[in-house]
Amino acid sequence: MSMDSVEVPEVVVLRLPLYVRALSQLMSESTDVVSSQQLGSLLQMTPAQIRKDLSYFGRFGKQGRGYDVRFLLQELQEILGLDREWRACLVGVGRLGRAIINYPGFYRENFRIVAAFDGDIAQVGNTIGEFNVQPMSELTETVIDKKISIGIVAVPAQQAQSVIDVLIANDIKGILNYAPVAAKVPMNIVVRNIDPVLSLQSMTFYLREMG
Amino acid sequence: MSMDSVEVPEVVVLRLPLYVRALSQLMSESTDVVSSQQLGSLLQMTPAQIRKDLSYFGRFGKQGRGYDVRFLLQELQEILGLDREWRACLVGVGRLGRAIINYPGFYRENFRIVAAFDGDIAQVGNTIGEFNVQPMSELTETVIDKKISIGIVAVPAQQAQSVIDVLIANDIKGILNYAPVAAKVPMNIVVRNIDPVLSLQSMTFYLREMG
DNA sequence: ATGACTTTGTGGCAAATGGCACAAAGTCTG
DNA sequence: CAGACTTTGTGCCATTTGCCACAAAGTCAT
Repeated sequence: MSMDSVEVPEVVVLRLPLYVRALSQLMSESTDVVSSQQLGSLLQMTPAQIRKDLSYFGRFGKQGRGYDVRFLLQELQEILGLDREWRACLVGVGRLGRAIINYPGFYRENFRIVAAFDGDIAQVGNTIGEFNVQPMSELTETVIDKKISIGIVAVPAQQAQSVIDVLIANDIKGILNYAPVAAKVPMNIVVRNIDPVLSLQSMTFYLREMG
Repeated sequence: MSMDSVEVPEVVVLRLPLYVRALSQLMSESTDVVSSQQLGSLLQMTPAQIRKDLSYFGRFGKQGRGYDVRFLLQELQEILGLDREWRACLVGVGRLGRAIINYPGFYRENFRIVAAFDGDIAQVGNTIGEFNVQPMSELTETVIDKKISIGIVAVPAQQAQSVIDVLIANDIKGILNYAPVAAKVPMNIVVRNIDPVLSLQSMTFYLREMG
């Protein structure tokens, strides 16, 4: 009965949001049909790859015409679970944490940060944006009350793993990790790392020669 | 004469900074030898992959013993070009840009932001951190004077491509792109994208079912 | 010194990934 | 409505990536 007789490769899932973004842009430009060719040149990838990726989930296009932008966008949003609101909590309200709270990009895409925690008692009670900083001891209750499913980790490297362990113990299923550590998590937990320094450090390998 | 008779795969280069980070940590803990086994469990990857990756660049280990932490760290830093300082300019001093300037992680790893630009005249002249915000018209001169080789893009999506074009026209070779767009660049330019929203949007695919 | 361990570096296979190229299906022009 | 185009979905192959498994080389305890 399962629709996915073949497991969808993770790389494909990682690319789907790119398609969503491009399609959103096309929508806002009132384009109503797009070919894999056009999409490919927009996203700098081959048309074949786009078609292959989409074919894991269904047949969304029309030969000789392309894809209906509104329809494909809706389908992909549904596939990715973007047709609903997702609630996250932030742990760590240092410089980085504050920047994350104030970043409007999450809200715009239906990701809501609904609580902020910090292990440092000195931070607890401070007001940041619209919320009070809560102590870690209130995490369990808040995660349940506010139906939080994602944890955003913005603490120093040294504390990251223990924070992650606490989040997982409280049934958090997805972690957006800004700390420069390789998180150790059980297989059913989804981790995404954000680390600009790593990005730069691999970039310089190619810049070395070029001056 | 070229040492790299076989081209090093990009995936391998992307992993090297992980090794650098783990080794730095081991150094700070006064560990002087580490096996691929230990490194693997630290980084959540197989020992074989680590050994294979390193073997692209030389034979750094000793059978029956492992790798000398200090030596391997130095070698990898040299390979990645991390044994020197890299200078970058920031374009876009909105909320995100300010957060980037104030982020201490770059400085700590020898990446120096030495200039800040903004296309919005209203921003020009403002003081952020230690520098004045400069108009885009001063970019050419500043990039040369301050020997800048990396551009950090933190402008809204709509302006990103034109900013990137300007950077490239001024001989910038690496771009750290925080804007939510797929940059179009010539092959010899290295781009790294930072986009937490994309990360979350691929995460939710896996969270959908789990509540 | 011997023998039991440990660990590297790598040949080679297995799995994953990318994309060519083509039939099938639709569009468009005159 | 015919014929020239356009575009999808996918079978298939080439390439890339990951890792097993093993010989070679070193360590360590006694």
